[in-house]
This record gives sequence, C-alpha cells and structure tokens, in this order.
Amino acid sequence: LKTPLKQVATSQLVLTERQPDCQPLTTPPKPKETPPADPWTPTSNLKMLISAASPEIRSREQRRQLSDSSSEVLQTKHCLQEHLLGDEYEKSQPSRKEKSLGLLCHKFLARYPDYPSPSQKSYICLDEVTEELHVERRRIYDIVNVLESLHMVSRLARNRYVWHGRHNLPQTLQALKKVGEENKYIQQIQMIKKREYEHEFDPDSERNEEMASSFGSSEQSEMSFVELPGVEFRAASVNGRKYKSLRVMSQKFVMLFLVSTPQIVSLEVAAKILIGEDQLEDLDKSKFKTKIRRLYDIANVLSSLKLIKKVHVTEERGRKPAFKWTGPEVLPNTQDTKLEATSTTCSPPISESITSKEQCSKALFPSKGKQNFTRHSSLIKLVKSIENDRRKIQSAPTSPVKISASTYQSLPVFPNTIAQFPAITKQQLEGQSKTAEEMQMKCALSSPEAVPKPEPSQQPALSQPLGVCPASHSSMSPVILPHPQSGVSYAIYLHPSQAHTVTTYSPGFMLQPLPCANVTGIKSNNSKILNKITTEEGDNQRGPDDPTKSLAAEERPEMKSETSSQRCLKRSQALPENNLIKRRKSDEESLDTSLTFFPSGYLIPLTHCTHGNKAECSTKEKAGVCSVQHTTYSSPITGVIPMPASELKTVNIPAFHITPLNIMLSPNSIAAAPVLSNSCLNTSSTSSAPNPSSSALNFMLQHIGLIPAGVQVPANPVLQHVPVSSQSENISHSSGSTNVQEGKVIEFTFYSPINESNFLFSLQFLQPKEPQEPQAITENFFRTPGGPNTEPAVSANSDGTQRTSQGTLYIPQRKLEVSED
DNA sequence: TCCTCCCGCCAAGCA
DNA sequence: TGCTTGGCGGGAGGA
Repeated sequence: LKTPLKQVATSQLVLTERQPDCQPLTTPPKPKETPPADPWTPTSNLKMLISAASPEIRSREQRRQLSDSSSEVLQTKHCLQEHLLGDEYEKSQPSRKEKSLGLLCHKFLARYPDYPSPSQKSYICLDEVTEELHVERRRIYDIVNVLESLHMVSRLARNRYVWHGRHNLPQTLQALKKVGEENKYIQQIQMIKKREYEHEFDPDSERNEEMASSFGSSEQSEMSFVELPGVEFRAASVNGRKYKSLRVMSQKFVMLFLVSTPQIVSLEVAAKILIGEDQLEDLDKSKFKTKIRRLYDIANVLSSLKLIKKVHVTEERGRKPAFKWTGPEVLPNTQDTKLEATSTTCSPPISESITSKEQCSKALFPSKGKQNFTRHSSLIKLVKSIENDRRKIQSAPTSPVKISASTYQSLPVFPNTIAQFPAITKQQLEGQSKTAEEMQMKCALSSPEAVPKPEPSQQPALSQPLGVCPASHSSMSPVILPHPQSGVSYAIYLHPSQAHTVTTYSPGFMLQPLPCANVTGIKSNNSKILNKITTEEGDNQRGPDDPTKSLAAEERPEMKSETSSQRCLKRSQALPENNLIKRRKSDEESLDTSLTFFPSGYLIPLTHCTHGNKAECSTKEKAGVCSVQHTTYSSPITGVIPMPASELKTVNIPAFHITPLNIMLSPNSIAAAPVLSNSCLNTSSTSSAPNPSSSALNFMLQHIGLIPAGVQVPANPVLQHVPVSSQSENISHSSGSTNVQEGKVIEFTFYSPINESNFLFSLQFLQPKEPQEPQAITENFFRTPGGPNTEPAVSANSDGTQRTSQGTLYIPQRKLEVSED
C-alpha cells in the first residue's frame, strides 16, 4: 500500500524536501523523520507537493499524521483483539511468509531505483523505512548489511544510508571474485567436500588437523570487508564485530559463488568455510547452526536481488539446500578499466607506490585516503605470493612454474586480462604472468566466446576455466581409488597439478549416457544426465508433454526393466523434431550448472548407441565402422572435445580431486591390431551395457601412455562385456541418470604401438560404499610391459593372443541431482 | 521430523 | 546515558 518511491523519490528535490533534517553525517531526529503514511493517490501526491513547498505545513502534517496513524494502529489493534477470539486474532496476523526477510527486502528494494541518477543521491532513513514497511528496525539492518556488502548502499551516519543501486555491482562482484580466488576458496570447497566423503566412509577418522592446516595455511582468519573505490565504509562498529559481520559473511558467500564452477554453493559448505575461517577448532553444532541461520538471512536478501536462486543438490548423502548464482556473469576484463579509472581519481599516483604492498592494495581498493577501515589481507598476501613466485622464477628460470588449479582459474585466457590489476601490480606481475600466460596459451584454454572451435587435428587440449595443460601421458599421475565390493581399487590418471589434492579416495564418477544421438553432444549429455535440474520455473515453462520432463519421469521406472535399445527407441519417439530445439535450448540453459557441475575430471567418452539404432550401431561397431560414421561434435562451450555425439558419456570426477581435463581426440588414426578378449560372453549384459568407443580407447591409451598423443586408434571390433558378481548386480540402480548398469563390466583390449603389446582393460561401474586399501590389481593397470618395477602379467587370451597386462578400472556411479525450488 | 528463518534479547559502540 | 547497530540462538511455522 505504500508509495513506491522509485518513481518519484529519485528526484533530488523531493528527497531533500521530504527529509530536510537529514543532513549528511548527522543523525536526524526520530519523530520528524516519519513520513506520512498515505497511499499513493492524487490527493497524497498533492499533499506531498504542498508539503515539499512548505516545511511548516509539512512538519505539521507529519506530526498530525504520526499521532493519527499511531493512535489508529493502536485502536485498530485493540479493537481486533477485543472483537476477535484468540485464534481468530492470530489468524488475522500476517503469516510467517508474509513477514519473511525476502519479502521485506522486495518491498525495500521497490522503494529505490536500481540505477539511480549519479547526480541525485538517494538517502535512506532507517526510521522512515521501518515505519513505512511496518517492520522492526532489526530486520532492516539485516537487509542493509547485505546491501552494504554489495555496495548497493553505504552508511552515512546514524540512521542514514545512501542508496547506490546496482551501479557498483559489477565492480563489487569483480572485486569479490578476485578476492575469492586469492583466498583459494575453490581449494577450501574441495577440501570440505573431500573431507565430507572421507568422513562418510570412515566416520571415525578425524581429519580436522588436515582441515585446520589447510585453512590455517590460507592465512585468512582475519578476512575483512572488501571495499570498493569511492564507496566509503562507515560501519557503526568498525573495529568491533566486523569479522563476524553480516556484511563480511555476505561478501564471502558471494565470493563462493563467483569462484565456483558451476556457481552452486550449498549452505553446508558455505557455513563450513565461514566457520573455518573464524576458528575451525570449535566447529560445534551450535555454531554451525548459527552460521546457517545467517546464511539464510543473507540468501534471502541476495535472492530478492535476483543474484542467487535456491536449489537443492541431491547426492547420495541426501538432499541439501544450496543456492545457484543467477546474477550477472563476472567478466574478467570489465574491472580493469573501472579500477584503473577510479585509481586515477581516488588513489595516489601509481608511480609513487610501486614497491609498497600496502600501497598496492590501496591501488586496488582506494578509498579517498580514509584509514578507518581494514584493507583486505589477501591483497597483501597476493603481492607476497607474487613476489615469491617471481623470485622462484628468476632463480630457476628453467623450472616449470607450479600453477595451482585456482591460479589457473584466476588466470586470464587472454593476455589483456592482466590489466585486471592496476598498473602497479601489473609491473610486478609481468614476469610471472608471462610464464603463466604462455602455459595458458599452450594449454589452449578456450573461452567459448573468443576462442574459435579447435580444429579436429589439434592435440589434446583443455577447456573449462579450471583447466590444466593437456595431460601428456608422461606427466599423468595415477591415483588409486579403493573399492570395497570388488575387492579391487580403481584408478584415475591425474594431471600432476592436481595430484597433490588427491588422497586415497574419490567419491565416485558419474556415467552419462547420451539420451539422444542427435541432441547436441556434451551439453545435452551433461545437462540431461549428470545433474538433474528441475525448477518450478522451468517446469512451468514446459508443456505437459515436454519430452525433457516426461523423460525424466518416465525413465526411472523403466530403467530396470527395459533394455537400452528399447529405451533409445522410446527416447527417439518421445523426441519429435520440433521439440529438439526447445530441448536443446533447455539443455543450454541448464548447461551452466550441469556441464561444469564438477569442474574436474576426465571426460571419458563411451559408446552409447542410441536413437533406436542400437542394433544397427552395434553391428557396425562390431564391423569396425560405427565410429567412422559418427558425426563429430565440438562443444561450443568446452570447445575442445570433438567426438562422436553418440559416443558421449562422461565420467566426471568430483572437483575436489581432479582438475577438469577435456581430451580432444585427434582424428589421425593409426591402425591397431584387433585383439580378442578372452572374457566370457554374457549375452544379456551385452545387450544392455555400453561399449567403449574408440574415443574411450584413445583417451585411455593416450593418457596411459600406450599411444602417442594425437594418435587415434579405432575402436576394437571385439568389445565384450563380462558378467559381474551378483553382489555388484544387486545394487539397485535407482538413478535415471544413466543406463549404464551398475556392476557391468566392459572389457576391451588393444594393441599399443608404443609398447608393442596387447592390453586388456575392464571398466566396471560400481557404487562405492566403503573405502578400501588399494590392491594389486590396480597396480597392474598401470604397468606397462617391461616397466621398471614390474613383471608383465602375461597371459594367453582365448584366441591365443598374448595378454601382456591387465587391469580393471572401476568406476563407481554417483548420483547427483540439482533441483530448484 | 527437519528445514527455514522470525523474533527479540542483549552487548558493543556511538553521540 | 540513551540510542543505534548487530551478533546470536530459541523456538515456531511450514514443508
């Protein structure tokens, strides 16, 4: 019922006239501040104008209306209480939802324009707001604090704030992202997730020390408010409770989104990180609960700002509340100019402050010389780290620069991103950045907008922001992952840059079948299967017969009983052509959350014959031609994975273990000697289990080091599936996310031209339950004949070909769904 | 039952 | 000393 000031209050005249007593930096007297509580009618408009014209009339009116309205409210309340029974009175009260912080924030935001004219400052009077919104002052502080964290408002004086709107938002987000990267939030998230899984499988194991040391090493216990050039920070208790302030929490929370890929953060993880930075040692439940409460407060405000959106992440451990970033994309370049621009006006001349760390951070976050706030510690840390790195580079010019995942992520794709730093740091960084950039360029990290799609002939390359250099086989580190059911461990090759983050357990991979061969490759693949994202919004947009939706609902019960070919047929039938565009669109929409949900892991493509032509495809594949007919697909997002769309199945390894490696398979092929596997055939499983494709083969061969990078081996025509133990088969396959049946073993052989040997590999899809020590068979997997420490496990295949080494790659399945409320 | 988060106590800090 | 600011956690509504 209140007048939205948005339309009229932006006028400086009206504002100043309505709040004549509100001089900057002074606390206005409370009663005089109270504005008339009239609805927005022509009459009230007239009153407002009259009031504006005459301060006397205005104050008289205000006093009268204040007493009127307050007595009216009291009277009405009294009457209600008298005339209504207790229950009825309670019912007449606004419901909890109507009083929610989110709704309140909406009302609050409606009062002010998103982009106020810079020349006309909008002032916020807390008393006025509390009065008009009929809300306790305490609640307004919650909102204002979060808005302050985004520099949408800033405090002028007691009771008085300035409304900046969204003008500062891009800059703020830039700064927050940067600080988030510098604080290594990605690593922290990974550490927490890793610990979660370790705890899940070994609840008795206490790894707090590791955790604590991890946080301790990040030296960020005293992280404080991130300021923005030109936006002054005058918190009431600057030196007191600032570290626990909702402002700081809000900023950290936002940072987590900005550094995450995809930008989904669960409350649990956020709370742990926020606690972890304070004091990890007393990580007790009440503290955790308190943090969660505060995060809800913050999240409500951020949601009202449409910066985040609530989702649910469903993992094996259950459904977790999480939030997804829906705010503006934070581009690496936009801040340079702004920061530099503000630097020129707000900070000392750059030439004066080249060597000082403090001045460096000043250049990053100048604030008109005011000293009554804290500089962000990470800025100093950043410079320190830069200097250290630089020293290392200079002292060991031929040594490769160790670049962490987060560094990679924060590094620009293009050299001009260096300009994110002010000129002063630019100079300091130059030495290091060049090296990093060179590596970066070599890695061919691609940005979908700017980097052309790679040619199929390119060498294995990377994509995703969180990239590492293409894994040459020699630099890959095997990580052994135990698996209890089989008594066998599985293993993954990791890029060395990631190997240090890996311990003994990976919580599992996700296998993704491609639901429809002509749906665009990886994107569809990922978005459809890896993570199921359902939004009310999205659901509403879809028609009742939307295949995307109906499939999700239909597939689950069918999974257990239908063969994959039947499912494929159904899919193809359920996907009329005119729906494909829609579907593709929805795929693209959900890509940001699904494709990169795990920002890491090998993309292991496996053949999946779909679209009703499985039989045909199988036949062809057996004849060795199937893979040739596949159309090559290159993801416009990842840009580096040309592979047959119908082969796309990805195995994603959770972020806290492995950096993403998207392998581009070269079309250059060499002939490989087909070798028959000696595995016994199981017809039932053959019909439903997927075949490893040439892509899978090549991926593995290249990265295990049996064929050179850039060389491709066609799919082995004899790819067989062996039955698995009943134990494995008994695991129910509840997820509709994949049609790869748990427990299935895919076995295939190949000939390595490098080693001149035949190799047999098995892929088994299992659900991990408990950790187990790595066992010998996994080691075999990595042995190459004639390796330094091994005796080749030579055995004879059924056809007499020699099997020189054998191993099993166990790939446990992991369900992970994201759903939005 | 658990998630969500309103509500208000009360302490720190400011004028 | 009174007021503002805001940390904090109990406990209730809602799913």
